[in-house]
Amino acid sequence: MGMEADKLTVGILARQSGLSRSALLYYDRLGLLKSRRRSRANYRIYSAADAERLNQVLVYRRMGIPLEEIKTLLEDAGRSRTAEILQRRLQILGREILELRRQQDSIVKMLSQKPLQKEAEVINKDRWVQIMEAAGLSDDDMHNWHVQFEKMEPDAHQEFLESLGIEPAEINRIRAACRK
Amino acid sequence: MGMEADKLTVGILARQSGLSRSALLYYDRLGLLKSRRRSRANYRIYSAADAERLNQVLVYRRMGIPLEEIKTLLEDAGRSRTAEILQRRLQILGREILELRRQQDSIVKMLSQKPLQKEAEVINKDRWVQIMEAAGLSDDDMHNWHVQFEKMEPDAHQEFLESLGIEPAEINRIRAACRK
DNA sequence: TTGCTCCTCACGTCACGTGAGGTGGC
DNA sequence: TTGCTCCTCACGTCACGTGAGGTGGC
Repeated sequence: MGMEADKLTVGILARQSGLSRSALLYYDRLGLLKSRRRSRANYRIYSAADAERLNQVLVYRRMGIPLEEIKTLLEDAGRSRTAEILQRRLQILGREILELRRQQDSIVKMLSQKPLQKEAEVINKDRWVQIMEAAGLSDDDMHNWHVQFEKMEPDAHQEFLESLGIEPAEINRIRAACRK
Repeated sequence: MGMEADKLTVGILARQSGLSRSALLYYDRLGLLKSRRRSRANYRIYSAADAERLNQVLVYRRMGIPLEEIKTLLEDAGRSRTAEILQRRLQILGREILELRRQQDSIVKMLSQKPLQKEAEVINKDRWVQIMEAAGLSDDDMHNWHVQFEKMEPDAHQEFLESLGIEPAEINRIRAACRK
């Protein structure tokens, strides 16, 4: 009886894997990770093999692959469909990142164009850089964004830079750097 | 009676806006875009003002802002909370893009390491470039990826390049370019 | 007896898509 | 009468989170 104390129950496995209990219960219902044994009290008891399978699940989960496809992957002993599924996910990721970039761009454009506060809480250069950095845009991203802005709407770009209170001389430098 | 023929019904507005009927019905239920009038047959009749409001909705939707927040935004006549909401979305986008990049990376690493096909269907350089391009990775992205790979696991990078059937001399050139 | 973990439903999430079953309009 | 558009439920999606109500284990 004391022998069951070190068995893998949901809670233990959850802590070990970093997943939630409810996630593991869900995987059980899906058939992605079944616990074959139960204790006398009807507790789920996972085996070492189950824990190993869970590690595989986690690998694919970190790639953002849907649970149903992970099932396929784990059954695909011959690896005949593995590369295909990974490549498909890679394509979807490409499209999703593109879409999110477009969304970033729309927001940055709106933030840069309107004096959004009635109170005219002036956004200066430092504040602007701070916002962009908080959004995870690297220096490279910011440069690219200036280049795009300059190419698409040079006048708005000029106005935007003025609105940040940047000196005319520096504005000219920035815009020139965008065009070369 | 013929006068009602040119009124904006759901179907018409759907076609004009590029949304689906069911999306518009959903917005109605949410209170995001209500049609105030109904025809004798209980059809929804949208006004020009409604159509204008829908345009605003679409602007924010393209930023990926949740519908409930779009409601707030459209009620925020004083623009007091607008900048705040946009900046928050920008931060979330930054995190989401980072996460998707991590997912890309995991997949690329797995595709590059294992000979995934038992059949040894050799993946050569052209095929590899093709996969990466299909995934939306630009030349810059691919260069960055090589640099990271070289820095983190130089031996695996060497093996990977060999597995693509690239000449030793070119491999050396590629790896050198990554380190400088 | 007290806590802690476990169990099984069942409903909620977000932005719709998809029928089912039925009624006006031209 | 035939099609087309419209109407209102109501259920499904994806990966869980969150109770509710109840039972073992130490």
